[in-house]
Amino acid sequence: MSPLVKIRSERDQMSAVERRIADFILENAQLLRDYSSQQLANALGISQSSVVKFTQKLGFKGYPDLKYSVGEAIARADNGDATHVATKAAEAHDESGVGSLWRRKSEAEEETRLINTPDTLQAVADAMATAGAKGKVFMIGLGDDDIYARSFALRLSLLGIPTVHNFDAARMAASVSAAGAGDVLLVFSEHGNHPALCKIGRFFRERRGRLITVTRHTSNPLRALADIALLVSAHDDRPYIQPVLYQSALQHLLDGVFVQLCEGDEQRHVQLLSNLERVQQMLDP
Amino acid sequence: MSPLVKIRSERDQMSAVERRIADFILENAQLLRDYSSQQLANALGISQSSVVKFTQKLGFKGYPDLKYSVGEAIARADNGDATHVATKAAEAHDESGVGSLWRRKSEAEEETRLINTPDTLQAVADAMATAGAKGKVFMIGLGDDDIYARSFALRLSLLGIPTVHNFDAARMAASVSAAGAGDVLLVFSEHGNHPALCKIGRFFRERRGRLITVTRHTSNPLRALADIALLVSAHDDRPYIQPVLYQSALQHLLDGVFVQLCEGDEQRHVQLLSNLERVQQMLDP
DNA sequence: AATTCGTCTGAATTAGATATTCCAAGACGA
DNA sequence: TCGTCTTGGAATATCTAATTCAGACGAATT
Repeated sequence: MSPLVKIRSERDQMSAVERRIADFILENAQLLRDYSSQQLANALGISQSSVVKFTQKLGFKGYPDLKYSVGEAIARADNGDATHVATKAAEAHDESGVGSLWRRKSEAEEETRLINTPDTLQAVADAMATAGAKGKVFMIGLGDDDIYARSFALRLSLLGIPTVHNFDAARMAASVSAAGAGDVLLVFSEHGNHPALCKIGRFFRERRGRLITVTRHTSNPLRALADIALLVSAHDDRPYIQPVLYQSALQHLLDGVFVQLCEGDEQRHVQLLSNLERVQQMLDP
Repeated sequence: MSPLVKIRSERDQMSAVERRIADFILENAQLLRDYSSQQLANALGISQSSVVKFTQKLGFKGYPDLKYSVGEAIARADNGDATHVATKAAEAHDESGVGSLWRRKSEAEEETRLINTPDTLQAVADAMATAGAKGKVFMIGLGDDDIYARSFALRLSLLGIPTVHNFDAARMAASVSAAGAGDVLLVFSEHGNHPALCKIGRFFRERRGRLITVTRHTSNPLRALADIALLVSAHDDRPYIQPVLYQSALQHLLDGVFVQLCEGDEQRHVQLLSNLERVQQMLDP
């Protein structure tokens, strides 16, 4: 039972001094944290030993025991709205727009998480894994997208999946020209309407490769071509925030695929770990 | 901030004895309630004074203060679990560790947000802005870090800040060789111990440039050189998660600086907006 | 009315916990 | 190699909590 409830319930059968202690605690529970038994006694003009006896009578081991119990009770009580620590902290900081950024990022990431079902992530991860075993993964993105394509490509490489990343359409075209069944092409394009990329995508599909697109959550020509389409959702009026959100959400999505890839299948998991170990060995000495 | 998060985030730059204390507390937080500083010391085979010093180093008034804070945190957490069954269930439903990833990411990002004060972000943003007016921003990162250096460099360029980004130390050395007062060098190095980067940093400072480092939250030679040090905190046992968290936290940090840069100063804000508009005009038609 | 008993309280004491000081050993740079 | 700095522990000082003991008060009994 909460210590405060206990105190209240016993209050009526207490002596005068005890009742004063009880009342003080009930009214100033949050102050208790900084009071020693002596200070509390002083504040009430009574002796320290009375305070200790009070706590023992109530069934606590001693004064600190009561103190900690009350502290916990308060913590539990005012927890009501502290749902997500991150959100809370972000809101508290909320000065100069930076605080709001964290919230907007969370929102964008969450939206993105919701519009891509776990099944989709799993399907993408499986496609990568298959390509890792029987073929190659090609990856391309232009502009800002190239960075995330590259980052993701590096991660796949670390897992032992043969990955080809190109910065521009011309090189990609060359790389893809000989692709075939068992290969995967991952195209990053925020708006999904870059003609060169669409063309490469179409060609790749004709060669029986699996096409995965990563675009904004709109209907766009690139997405229409895809075997599997990953979608990113992010909105903000401010022109300089917009890309930050898009990139966060995109990164978030890729993180999800990556972990799914690492952990989705037991056998794969083991194999990937040994891969990483070999990489470490090469780098360490 | 939750005392446990705080302990976690500082753990990496603790001495051996301190780390043992940290680990014990993290693993047995609920036991703390019944431990005196002396008992805790005995349990770990260390001296009582070390325990007290540990708590003070972390910013608590003393051992009881820490103990009390941990108690509150646990109480809050317990309650959280009980009340937010829905959230819990949702996370359980997208199984196989992907659910936990989002939480781990949030934690890493939060930690990182906490160890870099708003003042630091502001200082970095100001340094960039000044460099944009009177000099140049140089940026370098090796390995995985290069991606984030590049991404950030692109953003700065969009804002009209002259930015030089290099993928390798040799080119950077060449770029930096003529740097001077008014210039800023931003060095990304997860472990902060790359000799070539330290050397470039030292040289750059001799040329009176401002050196900003971005490293893991440990004490490392690179960070020691810096005018301003940005810190990233991220931990996970799983070798494939670790980099994901590091990169998320890093990205998060850079986002913060970027927004601070965009919104921190009214005049700058207006100017940056018009810049963006011009960029749009060039790309649109 | 005086005595006795029980209860309550505080002063004094003791026990216990926490904080500080000081010193030795090791790490790090010059 | 020699300071210098850092770290951890022993000893100590300070503070806190718990117990003991004695006096005060009141109710019940003779």
